[in-house]
Amino acid sequence: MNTTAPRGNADELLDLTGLNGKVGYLLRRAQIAVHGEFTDLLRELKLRPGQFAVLRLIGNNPKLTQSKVCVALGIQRANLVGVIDELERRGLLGRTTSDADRRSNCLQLTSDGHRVLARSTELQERHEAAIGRSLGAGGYAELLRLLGKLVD
Amino acid sequence: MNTTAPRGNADELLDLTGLNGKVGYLLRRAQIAVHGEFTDLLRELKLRPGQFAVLRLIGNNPKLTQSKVCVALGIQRANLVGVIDELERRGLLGRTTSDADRRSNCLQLTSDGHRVLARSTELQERHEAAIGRSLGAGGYAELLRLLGKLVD
DNA sequence: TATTGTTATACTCTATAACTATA
DNA sequence: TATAGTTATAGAGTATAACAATA
Repeated sequence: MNTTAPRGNADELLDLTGLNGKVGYLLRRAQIAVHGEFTDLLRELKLRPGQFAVLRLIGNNPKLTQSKVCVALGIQRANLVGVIDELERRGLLGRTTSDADRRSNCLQLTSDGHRVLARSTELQERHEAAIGRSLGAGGYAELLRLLGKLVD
Repeated sequence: MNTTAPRGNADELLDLTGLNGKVGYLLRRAQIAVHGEFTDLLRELKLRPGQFAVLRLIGNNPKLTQSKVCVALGIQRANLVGVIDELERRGLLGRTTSDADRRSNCLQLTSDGHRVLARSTELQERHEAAIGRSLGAGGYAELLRLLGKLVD
C-alpha cells in the first residue's frame, strides 16, 4: 500500500457534512483502509487480495470452472483470464480441459498453490483478528451481519 | 439441469469459507454494491461519486485549496487536477489564485455548481434512506459507528 | 529548502464487444 | 442458438517522479 498518500483524517476544521455521516462515503473509506492493510500483509507472497480470493475459492472447490469463479466472485469472465494466466505462470494452479464439457477449464491448485494459500490464509486470519480487536467481538459479528445485508 | 454432470459445482453449493465470513471480503463486496447504486443514481447528473465528494467538500468549505481537498478526501494532488479541470470545464466551480499564497488555488462553486450539488445531495439522501430501510435505524447507526472505527 | 499545482507516466481494476470452439 | 474461454480495447482510479512558480 501507498504510505505517502494523505489519509485525510487529520484536518478537523473542515466541514465534512454529507460525507462523514453517510454509509456510502464511510464504506468507501473503510474499504480502502482495510484493503490497503491486507494488500500490505500479502506483499511477502507477491499476492494481491483479488488473487487471494481466486486461490481461496479454487482451494475450497477443486475443479471449478472459470465461469463459476466469476459468478461466485462477481467479476467478468474476460477479466479473470489474465488473473488465471498469472497464477498458472507462477505455478500456483493448473487448467485442465473438462471431460464433461470441453469448452470448460477445470481449475486446480498445485502443491505450491496450496502452500501459498495456506500462508495467505494465516495472514488473512491475522488481519481479521486485528479488525476484531479494534471493533470488539460483538462489533465484529455485527459488522459482518450488516455488511451481509448490503451485499444482497 | 443435466443430471449426469459429475462434479459440477452449483453456485449455491460452493464453499465460500474464508471469503463470506470475513470483514475484508464482505466490506469489498458491500462497497462495490453500494458504490454502484450511487453511481446509477448520479447518472442523471453525469456525476460520479468521486466528483460528488469534491463538490460536497468545496460547497461546505468555500475557498478550499486543492491540497486541502486532497488531504480531506485522501487522494493524490496529481489525481485531483483532472477532476477539477473537468468540473471547471462544466462550469460547476472556479479556480482563483489565492491572495495570501499565490501558489494555491481557491476553489468555489458556481451557481450551476450549487444547483448540481443540491440535486445530487437529494439523490444521496434517497440512497442513504434506502440503505437505512434495509438495515433498520439501529443497524444504520451501528454500521456508521463501526465503519468509523475502521477508518481510523 | 519546502510546498502548490501541474504534467507525464504506468499500473490496476473494470466494462463491453467480438471471436473460437464447443454444446 | 447458446455458452466457455479468449482477445482487444477503453475507461476509470491510483501511484510516483519531476518541474515551475512561489513561499
